[in-house]
Amino acid sequence: MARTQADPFRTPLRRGFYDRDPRKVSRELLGKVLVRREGRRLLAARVVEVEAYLGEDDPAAHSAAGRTTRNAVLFGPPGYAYVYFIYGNHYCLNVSCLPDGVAGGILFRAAEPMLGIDEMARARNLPVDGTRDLRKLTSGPGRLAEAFGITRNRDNGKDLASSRSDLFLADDGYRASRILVTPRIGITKAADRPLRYVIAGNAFVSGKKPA
DNA sequence: GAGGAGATCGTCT
DNA sequence: GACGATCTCCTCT
Repeated sequence: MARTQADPFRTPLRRGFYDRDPRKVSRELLGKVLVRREGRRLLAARVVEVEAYLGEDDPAAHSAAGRTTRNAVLFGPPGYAYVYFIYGNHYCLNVSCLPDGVAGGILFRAAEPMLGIDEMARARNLPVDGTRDLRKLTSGPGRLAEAFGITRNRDNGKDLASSRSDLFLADDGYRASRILVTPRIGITKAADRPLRYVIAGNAFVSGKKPA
């Protein structure tokens, strides 16, 4: 069936998309578009790197020690934003997965800027001109959150599956050609589990560029 | 270009 | 009171 893509940045992925195992959702999130829409302003970036966090049996997950006020969103219904503050400096964006009562989520680690690049640069306190390195905008979870103006106060608990939300994921028809699965980054517990998903060869994946 | 350490604060023990 | 799902800057090569 032919579907019009007149405004692919307007329709959020539905809640059922997130109501599955985070490993499966992670694979399918690659290539989707993270959208921030506030009035006439539009920010959009293609997701190129995520990590799955499984729940109470995943020692690296915030939900490992059980439900607290901080991580409550991870235990709630699927499709909600879990934003946490880390290292005294940075926010990180996650989306909850699995049904209400079951913990699980996905960390957004990197994206490829598409729309609103000047605004992202301003949010990151980087120079707004033609010579900047776009990788510095959104390659890394802290950078991505800053570029999109994501904070705990503003976005934690936000419904990413609502058409009234100013923050959501959208599908513009893009499909990742090849997906790479690697161990997660920056953790010490369960550091060997292959739960990091990246679009192979994409320049905006965080960390060092592969040879 | 690579490697190391500091910044900085909310959350949990 | 310790630590963390990070980033940036500084030093050394």
